[in-house]
Parts: sequence; structure tokens; C-alpha cells
Amino acid sequence: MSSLIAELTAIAGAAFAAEGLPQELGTVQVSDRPDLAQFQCNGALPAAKAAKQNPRAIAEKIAARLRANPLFAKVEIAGPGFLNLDVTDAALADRTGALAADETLGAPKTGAGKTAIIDFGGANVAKPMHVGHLRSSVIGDSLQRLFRANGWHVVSDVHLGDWGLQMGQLISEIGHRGVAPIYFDASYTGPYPDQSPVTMDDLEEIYPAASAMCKADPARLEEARHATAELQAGRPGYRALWRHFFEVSRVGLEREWGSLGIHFDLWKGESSVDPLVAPMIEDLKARHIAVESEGALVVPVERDSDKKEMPPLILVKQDGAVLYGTTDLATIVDRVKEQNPDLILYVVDQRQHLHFEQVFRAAEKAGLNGKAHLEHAGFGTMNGADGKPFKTRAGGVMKLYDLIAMMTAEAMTRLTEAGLAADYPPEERDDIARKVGIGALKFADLSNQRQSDYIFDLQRFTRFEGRTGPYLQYAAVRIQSILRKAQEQEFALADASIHSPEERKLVLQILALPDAMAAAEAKRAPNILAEYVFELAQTFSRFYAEHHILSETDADLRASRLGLCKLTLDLLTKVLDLLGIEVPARM
RNA sequence: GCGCCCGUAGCUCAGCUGGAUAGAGUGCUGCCCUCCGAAGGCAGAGGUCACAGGUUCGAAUCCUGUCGGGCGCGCCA
Repeated sequence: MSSLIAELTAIAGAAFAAEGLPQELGTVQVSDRPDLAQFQCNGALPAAKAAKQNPRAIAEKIAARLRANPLFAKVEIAGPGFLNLDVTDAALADRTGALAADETLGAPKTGAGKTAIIDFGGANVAKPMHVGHLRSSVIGDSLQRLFRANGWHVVSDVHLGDWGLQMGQLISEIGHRGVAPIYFDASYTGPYPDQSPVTMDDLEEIYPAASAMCKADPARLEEARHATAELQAGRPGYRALWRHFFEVSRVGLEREWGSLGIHFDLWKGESSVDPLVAPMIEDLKARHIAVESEGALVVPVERDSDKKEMPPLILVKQDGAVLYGTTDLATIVDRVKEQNPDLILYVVDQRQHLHFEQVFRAAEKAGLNGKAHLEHAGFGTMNGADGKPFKTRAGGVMKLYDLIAMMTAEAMTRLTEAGLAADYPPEERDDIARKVGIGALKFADLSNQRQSDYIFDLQRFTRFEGRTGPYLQYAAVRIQSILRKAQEQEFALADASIHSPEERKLVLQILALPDAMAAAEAKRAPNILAEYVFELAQTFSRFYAEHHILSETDADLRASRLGLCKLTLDLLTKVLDLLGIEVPARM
């Protein structure tokens, strides 16, 4: 099914075409002036400009054609030539019934038959997740949910950082500590123990220590570099140890993302494409796409049209090691071979934009990307109240785990203050606090425009008033409560019909969902969904404040209003789900 | 030095493929619970859309410049 806006646009487009004007001029949008009309079409203005005619005269011709269509309750010309349109209540109710009957709630099928790989998460093996991973995870997860809902075949990939120097640093540090000598015995050929010699907690302690050691002592750094090279060359003991790091980390990371309701289809990493690197380099050299420069092997990616300096992508550095641009390129080769995607979307910090531009150019130059459109959906940083990247009070990097604990604790405080869930079992209270805390964090993050930085404000995010996650969860819970009572009284539900301005506005907002989903996908912008769902809740509140529902004595009217409640709840739940936010059963 | 992003209400932010009176939340003032969860609803005050030019019938939106802020710029990821 198509959206109402799409239907109106098609009708208006046909009217323009019938007048010998471009069909695209028929674009219909929700009116900027809801006091004047439900929808508007501005096409007569550019048409007049091109044809050097009076816009009102053109608008009049279009209006005459539209008036012949019984769909419209009103077709008016206003101002310099705006077409103001109202749709009949019968048509609105009809479209609403169709949307309610559709199990996807009218999701636009923009991705039908297409495959997207979404690369997000950005975590590293052996390192705990911190606030820097929050946005990639939350935005990437919302995009994977949205793309799936819109009919895409989505493959999400964490693309772990698991193959660089940090691995060599860990290995050499463990060697020095002598906690697992068997892995360092060059004469031993295995098998190696199944049980990891280190836990995630160990790694969290060892990694910073190893990193500091390498910084302080050039000899240790050299050792780490050597260990990295040996690992990549396949030394059995190091490979076995690395496998332990990977598995131990994976368990920890899955638990952490799991607590946020985030899941990945693939747990690949830089190491996964290691076997593809050497053949790829040989291929690029043979085709003279990769050339030698200052002792390194690079792919020049500058173009004549560049306004800025565009450094080449370095594939192999002077010492023979490969860089993350190399593994990124090999990952494209792997993805094209495995999935043949139409789109590869990288949800990574905006500061890496130049890097991705280099990688994409190199991939396109070498024809490695198949039919895939390569796109970097960058995002800004989460800052503290001082406008600088968010830190703990002590000034250190805040772990994601601690941030979530903080949000959950604050949510519990708010619930207690409001006297909510007071007599529920403790486990349920904890569960509600967790959902509210995470919902607050996700909604705050996702309601900002993706590219811009934003300021973390614990108090503001967890409020139940205003534009917050908790407010939306509360709105949904309140409707659930109404429906529960309706069920207890065995009240019937019916398709929505329109008897008042508040009902009409709510129906119009409901019918706009497919457009919000399409726009959010096109711009890779979850904030469009966040805005939509907030407006939906607000529109419902106005309807709710104005009308009796359970206490309505006219049974047909009551059934229609209950139907509207149910549909609103379904949409609220669905859009919150697209944002990765759960609604508690009660609170 | 070169380049990218940003500057909108006291505060936090939308809006930016040009279009009618620039929006929301919060904060402030006032009104609304003998009825479904008032964590709500209604109303009001609050803006030279950083500044200066330009294009256009029309600019927060496009172009140029200035000022202010953030970020990036070959062998880290």
C-alpha cells in the first residue's frame, strides 16, 4: 500500500501532466498552515516561473482538475498560488482502516529486493565499550531496524577491531607476565587449551597496562610490533591466544549489546579478511592501481575536481604492515563476494569521514564494490555539560556499562519520586527502571540530528515531562491501561471513524507514518522517527483530553475511539521499536 | 596553511533539494481534575534565524566574504 501523501502526489502529478507540465510539480506535502488545510501543493509557483505565467492561473487549472476528484473535501488557491487541499473524512477513515489491517502498518517497501550491509558498533577486542561506542550502536541499530521494516534484506556486521597493533601489545604483555607460557613456546605445536588463560576483566586491566608500557618504552613497542607481525603471519601459539581474546571479548560484548537490545548478524572483524589482503594487493599492483610512494604502497585517490588535498590510501606501510584502510578495502571485497549488497552503510564517527572517502574512492577506482553504493553515515560526539567529549567526574573515559547503570539508577529515582510501580515486585521494578533508563538514553541520542554533537544531560533525558523517552513510554503504558480496562468490561473495538477535529488530526498523524519511515530511511535519520513518534503521542494526548473513551455511552462512538487508541498504541510501539526502545507492560 | 561541519527563543534542540505568520521541549505567567493514569491539556510572554553583501517575485534554507566554535589533514584505529 502507498501512503496518503503518495496517493495525493500521484493525483496532483497527473493533473500537472494533463496541463502539459512536469509531473514532479505535483508533490504534495503536509500543510505548513494546518489552520488553512491538511495538505498543500506548491507546484504552480515553479511552473509559473518556468512558463513565465501567472501562478494563480496555473493553480486554477490544476484546482479545476482536482475538484473533479471525490477524494477531496476542499481544493483552494491561496496566496501567490498555493493549492490547499483537504481530504474527506470518509477517505481518511478508509485509508486508516487499510493501514490498521496491514501487519506492517503501511511500511513503505523501499528496500524490496535489495540488500544492505550496515557496519556499526565499532568495538575492539579486549577493550571495554565506552561512551564513544554508544552512538554507533544506537544509531546503527535503529537504522538496521528501520531498513528491515522497509523491506531491505539487512546484514549487520560489528566489524571488530581485532587485528592491529593492540593485539601484539596484549600478546607481548602476557608473555612478559608469564601467565601462559605454553602459548609462547615456539617448540610446542599444540593442541592449546580450550579454556582462555585470561578473562575479560584481565584483559581490561592488561590492555591499558600494555598500551602504557609501549608508549613509555620503544623496545616494548618494537616487541609488540613484532608480535603483531608474527600473529598475522600465523604463529600457532599467538593465533591460539588471539582466538581466546576474541571469544572472551565476544561473550562480554554480546552481553553488553544484549542489555541494550542490540544484535548483529555477523561477528566479523579485521582478521576475517586477512586471507583476502595479499591477493587483493597483488591484484591492485598488477593493475597499477596500487603504486609505490615514499616507500609505501598506496592507491592515489585525488581527483582534478578536488578542492582539498586528498592524501592517497596507504595499503602497505614502509615496514610492510597493512593498515585499517587495507582491511576496510578487503572487507568490501569480502562483502561483495558474500552478499553482493546494493548498499554498504558505515555508521561511524564523523571524524573518520576523510578515511572513508579515501577507501570508497579506492574501491570504486579498482571496481571492488560491485553494485554496492558505499556510504558513510557519520555522527557527532556526545559531549558533557562543558561542550567537550563526555568524561567521568574523574576525567576518565566512561564505560558504557557505567553509563547504563547511571541511567537505570536515575530512572529508578524518578519512578520512586513519582510513586510509580511502588507496589510492584522488585524484579519488575528493576526491569521497568532498566527499560526507562535505556529508553531515555536512546531517545535523547536518536532525537538529535545524526551529524551534530549533543550534550549529555542525565536530569533532562530521564524526565517524564516533555520530549523524552520516558514520556513516550508512559504515553504507551497509559493507552495499554485504557485498553486493558476496555477488555475487562468487554467493550468492542471498531475501525476508527471521524467525528471531531481531534480525531481527524490523530488520523492524519497516523497516516503520515509511512512517509516518516521513508524519509528517515532516505536521510539515514532516526531523528525523523523520534520527531514523528513524539508528535503522535502529543496528538493523542489532545484527543484524549478532549474526549471520553471508556465513559462514552454511545457504544459505536466508544468502539471507534477504542479502535483509535489501539491503532495509536500499535504505532507508538512500532516506532519506539524502530528506535530500539521497549515499552513496559505497566509502570 | 588547506579542507569539512556548525552558529536559530534564557537553556536544549528541530526546520536547511527556497515559498504563506520560523517550530518543539524546557523554564516563566495564567487557566483546566465530582469522569478513562494532570508524568496531561489550553492560553500567553519570549527570535534583527552570528554578521555583511549577492541571486530571486520570494532566503533560516542557495552563493561570496567576515567573525566565533568544533573537527580532520600518508605510514594509529
